[in-house]
Amino acid sequence: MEIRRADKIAETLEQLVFSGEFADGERLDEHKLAEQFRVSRTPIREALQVLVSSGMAIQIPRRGVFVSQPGPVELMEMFETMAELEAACGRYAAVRSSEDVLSELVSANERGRAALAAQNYDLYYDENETFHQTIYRGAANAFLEKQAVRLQNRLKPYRKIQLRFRGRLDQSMSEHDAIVDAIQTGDAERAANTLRAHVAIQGEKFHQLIASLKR
Amino acid sequence: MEIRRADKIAETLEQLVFSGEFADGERLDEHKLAEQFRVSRTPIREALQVLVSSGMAIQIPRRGVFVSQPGPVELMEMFETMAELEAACGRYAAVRSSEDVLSELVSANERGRAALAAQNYDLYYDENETFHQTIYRGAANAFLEKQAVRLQNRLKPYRKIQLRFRGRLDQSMSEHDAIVDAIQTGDAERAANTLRAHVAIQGEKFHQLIASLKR
DNA sequence: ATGATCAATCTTGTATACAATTTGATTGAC
DNA sequence: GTCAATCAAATTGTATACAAGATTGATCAT
Repeated sequence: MEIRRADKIAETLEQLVFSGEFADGERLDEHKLAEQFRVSRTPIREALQVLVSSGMAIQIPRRGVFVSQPGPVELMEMFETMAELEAACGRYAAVRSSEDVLSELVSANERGRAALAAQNYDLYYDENETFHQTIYRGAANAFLEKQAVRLQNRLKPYRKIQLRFRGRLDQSMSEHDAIVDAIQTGDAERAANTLRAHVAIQGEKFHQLIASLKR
Repeated sequence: MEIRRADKIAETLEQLVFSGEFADGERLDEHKLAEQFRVSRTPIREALQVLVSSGMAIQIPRRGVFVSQPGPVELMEMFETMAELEAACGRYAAVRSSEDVLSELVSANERGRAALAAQNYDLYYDENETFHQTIYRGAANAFLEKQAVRLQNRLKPYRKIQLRFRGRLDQSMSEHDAIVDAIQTGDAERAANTLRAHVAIQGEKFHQLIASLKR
């Protein structure tokens, strides 16, 4: 399935917003963007609509669309919501996971451990993502999985930051072990609770970081 | 804030899709819709994109957009996800609800009871919606609240059906009482569990209905 | 008769032209 | 000097024209 141009533009714009190329509140000028991308305003407008519907920008009628970077409060809310979604996935994964999912979960966790031992933090980050997505899949609920992946992607740029905390990586690893154990033994409540705490702590670390920067 | 034309078109199209005006898989013809609405293809295309991004239609490049009514499986998945979102809201609402929210929650519940006593089922339905939205608000997490409201709206047409089950209304009412009690006493776990069960049973009732129709 | 190939037609995607609304400044009155 | 009104420039929203790709049907060969 070929990807159309407007979609690629939307993708690129998302990257630019994520990478902080555009300041919060900045207006995304249709003319300028059209020039930059060497296309007409039409595909630009379509791309902007994608940003708006994904919540990365807001549109004011007859005024334009403005980038809407989440502030500290909204970010905490998003992490909290992510924690609940993950808890839900974990709850179902503990009961419904197939053998395939279970083995992939264990193997992703081990790959993460290896990456950590090799001090390959980028790789650990990737394996971490796989680990969590495997749990989403284990929930055997395609709709829930989709929501979880969507929010996970949205939080991706911010999740990377908190991993830099000293000792966080080892802690994260041991939390993963507890999660795997809960899911393997089919303990839905424990899986939900450990996952919720595991994600919530990321939000808290992030909050600490923000607070420390403000001083 | 004035509502632009394209937005109204999107709204109308949503209604038409919800009301089953368009069959599942049917192509939404830009030319025909443009004629019907007496506008050009441009605003129609924008409206269609809204439908696509909200998941009510899927777009195949160079082929068009097709309405995508959720099947029984996807509906069950959506109800299950809704149950988890509500459980999360309840968990936080039990701990964070302000006095305002608490009194509104009690009053919405009582209004529902009165509507039920008066056999005004449409009113009960509305109060029921208010009741749940009050819980979302009580969670004091605007992002989570937004997700919950969005999915609630998406499921609205299907939730109405299961209320027709004999005895379901009284059962629903007593479940509400238990939920209010849990939130008032600040019992987060019980609030989460009762809410999850309360919503999950709706999905099960719906499933029963589907199954009975297939026989 | 059947299958493939090619052209005609239809449909989406993009560009451009036009309309309508907002914004900002300039000018005039008080 | 300040405030209001009006007009011009800029910007979004819509219409239309054009381009590119897909579908369909017919024709031709086997």
